[in-house]
Amino acid sequence: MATIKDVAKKAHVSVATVSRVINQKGYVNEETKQMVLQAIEELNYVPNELARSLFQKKSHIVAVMMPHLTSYYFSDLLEVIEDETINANYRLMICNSKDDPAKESKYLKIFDQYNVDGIILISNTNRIEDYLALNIPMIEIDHNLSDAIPSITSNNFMGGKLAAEKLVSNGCKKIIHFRGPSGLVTVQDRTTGFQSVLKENNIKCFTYDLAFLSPDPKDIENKILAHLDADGIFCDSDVIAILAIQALKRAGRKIPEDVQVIGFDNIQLASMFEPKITTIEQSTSSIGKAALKSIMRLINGEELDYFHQTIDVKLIERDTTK
Amino acid sequence: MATIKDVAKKAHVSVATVSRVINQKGYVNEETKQMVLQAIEELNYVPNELARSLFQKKSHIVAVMMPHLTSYYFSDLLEVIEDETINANYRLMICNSKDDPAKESKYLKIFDQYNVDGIILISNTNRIEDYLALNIPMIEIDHNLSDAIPSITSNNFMGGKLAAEKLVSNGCKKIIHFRGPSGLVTVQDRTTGFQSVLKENNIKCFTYDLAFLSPDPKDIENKILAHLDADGIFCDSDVIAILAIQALKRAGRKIPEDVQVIGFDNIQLASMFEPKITTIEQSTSSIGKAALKSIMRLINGEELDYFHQTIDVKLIERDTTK
DNA sequence: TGCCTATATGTAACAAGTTACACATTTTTG
DNA sequence: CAAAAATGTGTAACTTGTTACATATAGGCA
Repeated sequence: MATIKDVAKKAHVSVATVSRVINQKGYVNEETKQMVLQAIEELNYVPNELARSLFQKKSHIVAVMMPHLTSYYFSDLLEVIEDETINANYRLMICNSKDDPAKESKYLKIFDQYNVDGIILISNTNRIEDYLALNIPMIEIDHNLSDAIPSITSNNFMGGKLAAEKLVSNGCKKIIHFRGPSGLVTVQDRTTGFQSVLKENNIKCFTYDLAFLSPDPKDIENKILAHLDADGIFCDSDVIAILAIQALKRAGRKIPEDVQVIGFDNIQLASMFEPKITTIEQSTSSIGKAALKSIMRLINGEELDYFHQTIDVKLIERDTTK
Repeated sequence: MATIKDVAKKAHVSVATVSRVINQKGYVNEETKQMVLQAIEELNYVPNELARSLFQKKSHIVAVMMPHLTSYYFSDLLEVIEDETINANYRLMICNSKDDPAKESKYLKIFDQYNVDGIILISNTNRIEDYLALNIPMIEIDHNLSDAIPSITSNNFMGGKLAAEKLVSNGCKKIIHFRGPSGLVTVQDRTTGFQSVLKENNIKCFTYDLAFLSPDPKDIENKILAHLDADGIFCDSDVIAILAIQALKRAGRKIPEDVQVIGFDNIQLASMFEPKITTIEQSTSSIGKAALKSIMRLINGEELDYFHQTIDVKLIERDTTK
C-alpha cells in the first residue's frame, strides 16, 4: 500500500507538501498541487487514518452503546445514527451491551484504547461514573443517568397524555396500561402523562410492567382475561399492542367497538397488521439526527442549544380506536 | 492520558520492558513484572490501540457491510455478529450500504484507511472487483458474487424443498410462491428447491417477486384475489406471510382449512402472530458464528474447512399448515 | 576454565502521518 | 526602495507503541 512518502517521491516534493495538499492547509502552489494530486491518483493513495488519528488524538470514530439491536425501535434508530454518522464524516463503532455490565465495561476500555471521539449512550447502567471518567463527549438517548450528560428523548409525557386524551374522549371508562419496565425514565414519563389525564377524569386504570424485548404473551392474555370488561388499553410498544389485540380477539372482544387499543413507537408493522394499530409515533429519525448534531457540537467544543432535548411525538389514528 | 512512557518512568524501567509485560513476550523478571503491573494499575494505563495498529498494520477491526439494518433477519444476524466479534477480541465497524453504490464505495475507502482486518460482506454490489482490490480477508453471507470469496448461506434449496414437500403432502394442488427479488441467489435457490418438488408432483404454481424490505401489501392482496382458489402459499419471508394471511382473512379464506401458508426466517413475530406461522427457520446464530469463525481463520492465515458453507434450515410447524 | 545458552533489559529505528520552524522567494505597502 | 507581509517548500520532531539488536549477567556443560 502506498504511503505519503511514495506520493512525495513520485511528485518530487516533500511529505509536508503532500500533507498540505491532502488537508488543504497552508500554502501550496497550484502547479505543485496538481502534480501531487496526480501522484495520489496514480498510486491509488489513501491516507492511513490510524497514523493521522494517532497524531491528532482524534479517531473520527463515534461509538453507540445500545442495550440490544433486535427490536424495531432500536434498529430503526441505529439505521439513522449510522447514516448521520457517515454523513458527518465519522465512522460508527457499534456496541451491544445486552444489558451485561461485563460486556459494557469491556467496551469502555475499547473507547479509551481507540480514542473514540464521541459516545451515544443508550444504557441503564448503574456505573455511569465509569463513563464520566472517560472524559469523552457523550450524549444520552432515552435516559438521564447523570446531570453532566446532555440527553435526547421523545416527549414521553406528551405521548402518555395524547393516548389518555384519545381514550377518554372516546368514552373509555376502564383502562389497562401495559407499560415497559418501570425503572426506565421513558416509561415513568409516559405513565405520569397518561395518569395525569386519567386522574383529572376520574378513570380507573390497571398498570402492568412488561419487558420490552420479549414481552410474555401468556402474561398479557391473563391480565386481559382478568379485566375482560376493560374498554381501553394503552401499550408501551406496538409489539405489546399486537399481543394484546390477539388476546382480545381470542376472548371475543371486538376492536374498536368493545375495546380500543393504542400502541407506542409506530413500527412498520403497526400499519401492516390487521386491524391497523393506532399508536404514538416516536420519530427515530429526529432523535437520531438530533443525537448526531449534538455529539458533533460537543466534539467540536461548541455549545448545545438544549442540554436536555425533547422530541415531539404524534398520535397516529388507525383502526384500533374509534 | 497515561502513555507507556509514563508507566516506564514510574516503574523505573524502559518502555521495551513495559511492552514486554503487556504483551507477555520475551524475558521479564518476575519482580520487574510486578512493578510494571503496579504502575499500570496506579496510572490506569490502557495501551493506545491506534499506535499498536499502526505499527502492526492490523487494526483489530472487523467490518460488516449490510444492505439495511431494519429487518428482523438482518438485525438478528447483526446481533450475533457483534457478539462473536467482541468475543474474538475484535471490534465491529458497521456499514449500512442501503443498496447505495456511492455509500458503499465511501466505506471501501474507509476499510483501506483503517487497515480493517476482515470484512463480512452482505451485498449485491456489481463492483465486486473493488472489494477484491482491497486485498482484505473477506467472506460473503447470502451471496456468491465471486469465486474468490468464501461464502456462508442457509441451505435455501433445502428450505424451498421442505416447504414444497409439506404443502404437497398436505394435499395442496394450486400454489402461490411470493418470493423475494429474483436477482438474489438465495431466492433463486429457494425457487429451484421449491419447484423441483412441485414439478415431480405436477402441481401448478404462480410465482411473484416482491421486495424484502417493504413488500407492497396491495400487490400481495391483488395477487391473492387473482388466485382465490389457491390452497397453498409459500412466502420468502415471515413479513410477507403476515401480509398474505391478512389478505386471505379479508377475502374470507380459512387458514389452514382452505389455504395453507408457509413463511421463511422464523422471526420472533412468527410465533406471536395469530395464527402462529409455519415457517422455514434460518439460524442466524449459526450463520453469524460460522461467519466469525471463517473470517478469523482467514485473518490468521489459516485454511477454511469449507469454501462455500451451507447451514441447514428447519421446518417449524405451527398453525398455518394442517 | 572457557564457551554456550538462557535470562534480562535498554537503545533506537520504525509504523504513517502532521506540523512547527527555518528559510527562500515574491508581492505589497508606506 | 526598504521593510513587512504573503507565498511556497523542506527538515525534523512528534504522536504511541513494537521490536530488532546490542549488551550484560548467570548458569550449565565439556
